[in-house]
Amino acid sequence: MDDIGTEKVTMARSAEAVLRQEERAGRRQAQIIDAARACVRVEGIHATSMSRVAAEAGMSVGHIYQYFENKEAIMLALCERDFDDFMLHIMKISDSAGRDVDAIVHTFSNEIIWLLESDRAALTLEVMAEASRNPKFSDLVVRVDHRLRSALRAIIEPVLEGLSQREIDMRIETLLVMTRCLTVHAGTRPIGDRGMLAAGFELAFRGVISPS
Amino acid sequence: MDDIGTEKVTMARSAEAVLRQEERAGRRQAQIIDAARACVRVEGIHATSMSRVAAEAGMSVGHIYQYFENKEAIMLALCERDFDDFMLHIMKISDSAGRDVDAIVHTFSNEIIWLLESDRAALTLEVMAEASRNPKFSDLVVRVDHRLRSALRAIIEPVLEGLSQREIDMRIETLLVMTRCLTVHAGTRPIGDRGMLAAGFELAFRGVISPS
Amino acid sequence: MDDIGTEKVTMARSAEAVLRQEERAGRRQAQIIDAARACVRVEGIHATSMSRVAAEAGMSVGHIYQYFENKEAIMLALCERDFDDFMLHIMKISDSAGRDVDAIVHTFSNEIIWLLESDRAALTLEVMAEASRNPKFSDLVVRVDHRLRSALRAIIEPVLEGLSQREIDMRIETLLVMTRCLTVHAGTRPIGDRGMLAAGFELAFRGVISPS
Amino acid sequence: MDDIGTEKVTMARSAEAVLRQEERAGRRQAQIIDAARACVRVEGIHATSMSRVAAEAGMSVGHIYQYFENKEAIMLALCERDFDDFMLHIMKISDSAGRDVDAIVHTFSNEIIWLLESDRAALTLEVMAEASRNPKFSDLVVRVDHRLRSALRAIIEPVLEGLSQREIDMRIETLLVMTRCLTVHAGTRPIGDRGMLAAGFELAFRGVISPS
DNA sequence: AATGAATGAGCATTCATTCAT
DNA sequence: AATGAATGAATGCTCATTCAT
Repeated sequence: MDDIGTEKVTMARSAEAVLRQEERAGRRQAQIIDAARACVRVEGIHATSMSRVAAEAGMSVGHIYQYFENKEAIMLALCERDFDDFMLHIMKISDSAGRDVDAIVHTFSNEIIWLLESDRAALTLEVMAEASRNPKFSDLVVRVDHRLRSALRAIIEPVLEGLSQREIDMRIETLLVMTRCLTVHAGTRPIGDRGMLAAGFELAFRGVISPS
Repeated sequence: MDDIGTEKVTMARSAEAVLRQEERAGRRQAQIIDAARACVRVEGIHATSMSRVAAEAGMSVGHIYQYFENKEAIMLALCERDFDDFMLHIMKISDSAGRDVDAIVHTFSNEIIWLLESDRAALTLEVMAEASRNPKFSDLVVRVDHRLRSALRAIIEPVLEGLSQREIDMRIETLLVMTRCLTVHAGTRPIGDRGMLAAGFELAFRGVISPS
Repeated sequence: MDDIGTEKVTMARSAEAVLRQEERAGRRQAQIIDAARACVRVEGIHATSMSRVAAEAGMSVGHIYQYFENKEAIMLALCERDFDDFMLHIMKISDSAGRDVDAIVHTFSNEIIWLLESDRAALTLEVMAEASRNPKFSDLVVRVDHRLRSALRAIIEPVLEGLSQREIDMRIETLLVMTRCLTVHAGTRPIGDRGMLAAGFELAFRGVISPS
Repeated sequence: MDDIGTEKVTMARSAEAVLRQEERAGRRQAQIIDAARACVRVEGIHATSMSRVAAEAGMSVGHIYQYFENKEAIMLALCERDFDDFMLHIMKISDSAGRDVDAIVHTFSNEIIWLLESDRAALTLEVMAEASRNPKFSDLVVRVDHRLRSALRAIIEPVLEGLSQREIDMRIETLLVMTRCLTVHAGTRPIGDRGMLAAGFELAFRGVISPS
């Protein structure tokens, strides 16, 4: 009994400790990812050095290796977080899009445009380039594509009821490419006139989504 | 007279020699650019090392530096050549597009799709990523954007006669982004079904180009 | 109280740590400079390669770059240290020279001669050659010239009381050149007979220092 | 007979040809040495590249190698020519120095000073540094030392008649060092006031040459 | 005689990663 | 938990020298 009691206490304490430790580790990881993002934004993935990340994060190089196995692991985690962020936005659009074509097209084209803070865009571009070579990154992209497809399907299926599965897939694929493309475009140059682009893409989206 | 004659012969010979030498230099440069492209395709701009380019080109490292000042200079030349290629294709589309909306949309969406051999696409992606940081590359992109805009204007202006300049610009900008982005998209992953994408983009293009 | 106490201890410990670390860094730098000197002695500044310095110092190449920004920085530090050494000797002479012409001349010519271990001399020569092209090195030389002039002035001014400032300056300049020159001479060849040179320079120095 | 005659003619012609060719070779060599000197003056021996020398000489790299085995050979030839030049000046001084101490001292100190165009001086410095490492260069220096000693002996022996051989040697050695070193000094920095240095060295020379 | 294309070893420097403390 | 000293392979680039033309 005594033993068991003691053990319980110990276990409880250590469970708490584990929790606290995990939380701290989580904070450290976030700190590292933030630093890495800042670096990548300015210099790109390849030119970002571990020592620069360490300096930016206010930690030592060695310490970083206690939370990430690799530079690559940091970059993958960075992508993952950014993609989650991205999907969050998309889901919000999906929720508020409405059910008639006009509303969907309008919401979609406007929201998508405002997604393009050039910060995220520059990163996405970098990641896509990496993904075209590195299977770990391309897996990530495939995964996010999958999620994005589901979201797009949820948005447009209601207004395309009569169409065949294949026709719907075609439209989803097109929207997927267009969405991704906007992000990449924003990464390359400062977009002069967001409104103009929004208007233009509204035309394109309407062309794709219209049931006719 | 004799002297002049001799001189003529000498000059002719040296002019010929200069020509031959320039041709050889041109061939060497092409050889280097080809090797560089092969490397960049596989490993990206940053991971491509001069020694690897040299090996691929079957030349020595030092020799390469007789034709290009820099690794950067090689990469810029590589881009330039690819962009020229790209514009050649676009001009061909422009020539054969026709003058009614349906013909234009059809030609455009089909030709654009077949433009996306993943070779070029992977490179474009790489270049865009570089352009987001390196002004020399971004200049190149700006220049090609400019040319592309002109070509697009030539294609769509005939069918959009009643619209304001601003509305035409908006459409051009949208087509520009879509064109560029298709290329980038192709770079990221093997495109499963080109026909599907072509059909989807036909819808989108029609939305953008339709005069209504 | 407890906290303050703990903090005190912590601070003390870290202060100690900083000190120890600085001391270690200092030792590493000295080690690198020593290795560099050995190399420069044998092969000259230009022919000395970082990998050779690293090998001589028993460290890795990369490690050296944690203590010096540059090969140039190492060489400058090497000079600085040698110049300091040189000035130390000069100051000792200045202290013990005495106040009558004979004593000064004797001390000076004898001490100067023994200054010429061909080690330092070879280095000085190398540095002078570098200084004739590289402003960073020439700054160093200018600085040491300045200090040397002051020391020489302190030595000879007492016995040249009646002379104009310009005449004193002239003598200082002459002694400066002769001092530097001896060093350079020693660098070029093994000096056969130090005593002979000492005697010869005693005559020259007497000519320069005599008040008449 | 015929044969002999023919041979004579042939020989005569070929002797002439050989002469012409040698003369041309000599001009080429001078051209190369001039180019090399211009380069060394600006960048030093090590930083001078064969291609820069070739460009300066207006010839091709390969062509240079028909006249000199080596970069080193060029540099040695360059030294040799400069030393000959230097000795020419010294001999002139020796001729015009006169036979009493005052005249000798005056001529010597003044002429020596004007020897110091910083052009030659910078080169000498470079050579001395090289000589401290490379036996081929140090041989050159030893040889010129020897010649300089003879010249100095010729100048000062007349006024030092009563002294022992050893005392004369001592004075010669001292003058030798002083002469060489002035050159080196001039190489390091622009000499502000030549007159001042001349006056100072007159004192020193008088100290060394005075028979007492 | 003259060219300059071609070589490849060598250089200074950087950087992801490890490990003793 | 945290540090940063230490490694050494890899990089872009240069240059003396050779050789086919």
